Amino acid sequence: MKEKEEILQAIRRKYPQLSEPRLQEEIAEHGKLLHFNAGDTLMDFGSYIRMVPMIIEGSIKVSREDEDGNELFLYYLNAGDTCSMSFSCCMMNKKSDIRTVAEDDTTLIGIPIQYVDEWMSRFKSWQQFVMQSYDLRMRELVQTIDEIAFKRMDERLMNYLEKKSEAAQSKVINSTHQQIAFDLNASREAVSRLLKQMEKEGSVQLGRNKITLLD
DNA sequence: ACATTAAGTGATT
DNA sequence: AATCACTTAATGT
Repeated sequence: MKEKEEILQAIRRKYPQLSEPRLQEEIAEHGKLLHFNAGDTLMDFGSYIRMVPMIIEGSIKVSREDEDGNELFLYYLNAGDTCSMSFSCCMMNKKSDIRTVAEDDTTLIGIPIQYVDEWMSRFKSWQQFVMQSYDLRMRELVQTIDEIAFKRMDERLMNYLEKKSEAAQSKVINSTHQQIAFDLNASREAVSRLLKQMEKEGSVQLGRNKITLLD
């Protein structure tokens, strides 16, 4: 089958840690290759998760929403990442607390939850993989949290831009000040002013709908 | 040329 | 740092 071959190749390329041949086969066997276009919502608040995604290409924006409907950007998932949130959600069969939207055109392997659990006990490298992504995401989250709590907006902005650029694999970010403000839960004016300042300092170059990271 | 949307600015709280 | 009230600039029709 073509899809199986594709998955097998993708696993070997992007997830070399999962080295056990039997595991690779099973992933190819039970995983579904899914494609999303930029802007597609993969998962919204309140929806049940039936699959754990393993990103092959593209990137996904993960965000949270508060009671008043303000959105807050949490982190990006890039190729080689999984959604740690989905592990716990799946296992507990809970509703999603987060929203995930494809940032670029994205392809991923969807693993049905039953196997995620089963493989944990059967494959060492899978278990390690799950634990590792938990650890990684935890660190990132903690970092994001104390950014919000302790750091000033300009640092948050810079960080956001760097991550976004990393996710897009480009120094050029196509985004309006409004959208950025929305992600950071700030006002558009604040973002505009900070960007202006950063431009004066020479760290970015601004254009309409476009920000270029210079450093 | 005109309308629309993005970005910049100063004042106010 | 948020909000308001504009202004200015870029783009689409």
